[in-house]
Amino acid sequence: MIPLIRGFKDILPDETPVWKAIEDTAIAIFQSFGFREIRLPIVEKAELFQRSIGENTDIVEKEMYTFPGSRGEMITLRPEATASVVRAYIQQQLYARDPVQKLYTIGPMFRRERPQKGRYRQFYQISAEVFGIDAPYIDAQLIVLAWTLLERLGVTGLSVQLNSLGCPACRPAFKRALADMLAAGTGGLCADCLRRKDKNPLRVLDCKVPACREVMKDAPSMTDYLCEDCARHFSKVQSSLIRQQIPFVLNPRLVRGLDYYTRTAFEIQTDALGAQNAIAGGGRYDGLVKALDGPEQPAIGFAIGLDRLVELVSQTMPQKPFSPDIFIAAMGEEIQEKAFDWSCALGLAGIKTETDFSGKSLKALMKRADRVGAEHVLIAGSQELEAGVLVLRNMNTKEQVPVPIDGMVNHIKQYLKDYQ
RNA sequence: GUGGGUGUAGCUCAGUUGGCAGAGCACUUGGUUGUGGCCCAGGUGGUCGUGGGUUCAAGUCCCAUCACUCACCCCA
Repeated sequence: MIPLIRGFKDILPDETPVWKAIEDTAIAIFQSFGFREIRLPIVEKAELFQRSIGENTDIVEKEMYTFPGSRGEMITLRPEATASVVRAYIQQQLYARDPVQKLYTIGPMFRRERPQKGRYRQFYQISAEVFGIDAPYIDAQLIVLAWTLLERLGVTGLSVQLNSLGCPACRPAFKRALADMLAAGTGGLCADCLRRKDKNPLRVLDCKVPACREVMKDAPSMTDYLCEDCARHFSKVQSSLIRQQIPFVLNPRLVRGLDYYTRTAFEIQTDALGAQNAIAGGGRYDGLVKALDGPEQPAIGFAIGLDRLVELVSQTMPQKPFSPDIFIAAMGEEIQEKAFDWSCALGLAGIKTETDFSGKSLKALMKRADRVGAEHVLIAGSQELEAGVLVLRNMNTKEQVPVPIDGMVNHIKQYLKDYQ
């Protein structure tokens, strides 16, 4: 046997209905909020991610699947969707039609991390991006949208973490203050943080090691350093969320792992999934379109971790087993050909039909019909064939009615209609 | 990349101080000549993750290795 690759997984027929239900719910909500779908390639030039996500991020440094293409250019399996959506916005000149674009996309992402609960090397995201709107209301609306989706799916135990990361005007001052503080005293920091403090000092803020939290207890908070515009923006996001009754907590330690974020950053966390508790996350990235050689347009987006969401929803959503309306039990070799014709006719008529072509004993066929959860069994043996009338058995009531072979599909259609 | 846990039938798992590889479920046949679930009786199914080692004898002890899994890290 050739097994699948580490960190990858099969999504089996018993699980796909939950995926489908989540996707359908998400799509309905996106449409209500004016979003349209965009479908993008799974591979892009490595450079796209290096420039957007940032060279010094874990994703780009060690988690991307990158390989040379036929012309020697480096190609990467996308680790996230935003870069591709921004690329398409620029390359297809969507902004020329209308700078305001509200887009969503669903698909697999790839990161070469060590697999664990809620973390796979191929994982799925639903992501939404809005271009051309800098008003704080759209920030709040995205959070409302994500929250509504989770609520409609019946997910509980969630919290919205909210922070503002400032902008190029005010973030440098904060970074300086943080660097000064770290330079003054680094005693007690873990090895990781000692390494991080120079390269990416913001990351020290969200370290989980208790000693580091203690050291960082009195660290400066970005929200204290926001410039006037950023502060006003952030406050408007909060008041909007309050009006919409979205519960959130301000988390000055919420830092995004991708370099492009500005201003609003948020994450929706669950308490039911172990260590991988982020179910959705995103934020504003006003500088990215310009940085990727596009026009100066603000943007904001978020992504939902579908695998994690599926796990949450599976815990509560009742699983309806797949069961046929009609099970054709055809006894003996010579009737199989008839059974085939009938199964085609019923299937074409839109009746969920299962047929057993094994020619086994009626007992064995009935047993199988029961196992697959058939509502009705169409019994066909030499007697029925001779009489030109089949027997339709209701598996719940055990009632059996005759069904003439002539005009059988209509008879069954009518019967099923009356039955419901 | 680092650490912990687990690998025995399709599934869930027993397996004693080293001594014939098991149970339940599932599958299959029959009890019931052409009627499912429940019950009863039988049957199929194993490279005990893999490779070495110790031993008269290894699922069991030792070494290595692989896989899965949880956690660190990171993130959705």
